[in-house]
Amino acid sequence: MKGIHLLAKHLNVSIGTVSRALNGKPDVNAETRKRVLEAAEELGYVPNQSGRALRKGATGVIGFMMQTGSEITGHGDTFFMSVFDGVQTVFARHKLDLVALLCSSQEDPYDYLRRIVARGFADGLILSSTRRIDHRFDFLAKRKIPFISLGRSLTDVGQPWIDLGFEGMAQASIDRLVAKGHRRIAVTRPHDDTNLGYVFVDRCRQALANYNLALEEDLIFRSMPSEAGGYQIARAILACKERPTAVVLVNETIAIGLYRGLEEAGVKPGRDIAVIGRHSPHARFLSPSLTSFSLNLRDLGISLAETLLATMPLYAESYPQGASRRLWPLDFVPGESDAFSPN
Amino acid sequence: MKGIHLLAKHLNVSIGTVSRALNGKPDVNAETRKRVLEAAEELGYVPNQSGRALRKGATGVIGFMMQTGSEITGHGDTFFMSVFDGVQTVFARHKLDLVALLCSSQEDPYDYLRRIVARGFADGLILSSTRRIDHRFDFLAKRKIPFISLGRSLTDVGQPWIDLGFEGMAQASIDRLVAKGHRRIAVTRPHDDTNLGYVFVDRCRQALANYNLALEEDLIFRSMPSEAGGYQIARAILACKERPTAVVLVNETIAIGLYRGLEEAGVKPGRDIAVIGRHSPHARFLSPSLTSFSLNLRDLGISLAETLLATMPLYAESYPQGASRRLWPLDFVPGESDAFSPN
DNA sequence: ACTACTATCGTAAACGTTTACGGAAGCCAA
DNA sequence: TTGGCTTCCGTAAACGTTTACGATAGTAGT
Repeated sequence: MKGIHLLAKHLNVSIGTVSRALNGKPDVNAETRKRVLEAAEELGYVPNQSGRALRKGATGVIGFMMQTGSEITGHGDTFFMSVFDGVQTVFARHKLDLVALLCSSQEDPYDYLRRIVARGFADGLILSSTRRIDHRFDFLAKRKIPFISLGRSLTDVGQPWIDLGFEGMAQASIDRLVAKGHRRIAVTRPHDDTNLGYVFVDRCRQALANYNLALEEDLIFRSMPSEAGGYQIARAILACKERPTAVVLVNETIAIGLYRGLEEAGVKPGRDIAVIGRHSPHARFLSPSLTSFSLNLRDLGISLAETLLATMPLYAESYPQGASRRLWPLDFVPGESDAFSPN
Repeated sequence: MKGIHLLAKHLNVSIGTVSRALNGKPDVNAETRKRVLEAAEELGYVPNQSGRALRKGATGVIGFMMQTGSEITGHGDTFFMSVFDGVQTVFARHKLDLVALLCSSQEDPYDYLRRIVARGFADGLILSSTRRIDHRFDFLAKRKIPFISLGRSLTDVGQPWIDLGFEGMAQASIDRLVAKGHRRIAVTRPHDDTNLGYVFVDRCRQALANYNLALEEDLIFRSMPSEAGGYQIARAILACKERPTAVVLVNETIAIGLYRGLEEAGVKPGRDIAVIGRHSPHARFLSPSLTSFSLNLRDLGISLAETLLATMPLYAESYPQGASRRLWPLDFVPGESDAFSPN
């Protein structure tokens, strides 16, 4: 005799009553419920997840899908840790558990997702590292699995998303640099087809066009989102016939490598070239400190969770239907790295 | 009609046969098995995880427990991602799925673990961020849940572990610095009671004692494992009456803040003070590059997974019983930051 | 005293698998 | 023909819950 049966026998009531008491159903005597709760605590009883999931058809688990391997996402070291923390605080209120679903770098993300979904592992999903064209969206929509993505995609199936506001960052960076007299501005982007690269570069181009400036193709630099990638970009910038006077970095981690590459050639950020980038824990500790755009990752996680829950019938009532698709604001953090002006 | 029943009807066989065919049981005709496998593929059938887990008493999931919040572990996203990647490759061979169990910074890790275990979520666990005294060990041992820890603890219940070889790092760092003539060497450690801090400092002390040198208490610096922590250490070092000529960092991330703090005061690493630390993706891109100790995280993950599986009856046969407790080697990566010699 | 209603609880079915068990059919030897 | 052995497959129980349904007793209204 195990689980709920044990508890029921211990209390001399039926398993049905125990279950109802534990699940907060109305038709159970207050006194009985108290006894059940106390006994459960005392005996350390926790409902078996498999049995419960099998019966309810829901697991109480939300999966955050991400890819393993070191240099994939292009987010800095503590990015996901912080987002998770926010997501957790919301889910905890609903007795939902967050787990990270780790797609190996050896496996296709789409195949991985299919497996996870078919297994009935999670009730809802959070997707990250969204591609420009992302078939995971179609798949989930067809299966009617609730999900939200951190990042947009061209593949639009009407799902909610929260995207980092790269448009605003691109616009503000260009505006600021042009105001300082910069005309030749280098722009970086990830090497792969993550959607943010397209968004960012497009908006930079557009912002420059406002000043009747063109974004030249050979000033768009692709790289791995890593320190090594930043270093390569530095070398490429230094090799330009006509060197740009400013660089805008879309990625968090490449700043360190970029600094190193430039300094090796005696080109000092903030003195010989202006640099603006994404914020990260180390941005302000670089020397000179990186002028950057930061975001509140914990709040982002909270919003991600709430927006997802709003789409799930069971939990929707708790959350007012707000904007289910929005750009997450990036706050401007002045630094020393953009002090250089070509004038 | 759903799941295996649907498939069985489609094939005109019983659900028992389908199940046996799918699970590779011997007593099923080769031809029948082929038909079942093909139909499963065609209809996209995947066994429901809850039903299977309920019946088998095993979930096919291994959990990697970690704590969310940005400045807790001292390891960053990329650290764990790399480890995960190794773990995954092993588990994939056994059709096991790895998920990261995310303990919120709001919740006590021990409570969280209890919940996870009671729910029957995972068949085995990998623990990280081990404390000097860690009650999770007792708990899992009592429940006979297979687990392995990334990091030791004083709490020893005979479980396997793999620990980063901080002893070796401490020894080599001290040896190297003393050989260069350093006598006043500062040592850093995490602010909290993670076990590695004790191990590291103790070995540093011991290594110094070999040279009849004492590790002075006010040269041991505690900090958060973050850039800001590194900055604080720099300030503290600069405030010393008699400034140390070298610093040894046990943490990955603090180097950036330390560099900044020192440079702000005109103290240049490698020229005015020697620095040795742990390797990280940005270590070699600091300027001057950080002399450090690196480890192969993917192989570490592989070893972690194999050692865990060796303790699990179902999988043990595949893995020779090797050393179930060992120090993972740290490779020396020379850099420029320790060029300074006080002589 | 009869009905109607409520509050509380027990019973049993259902969720989707796996697997022990037994049965049917085929084959071979005596 | 009989018995035993093998190969294959169907049946049904079991895993631990949740929940629809019905049963009981008490309470109040007429």
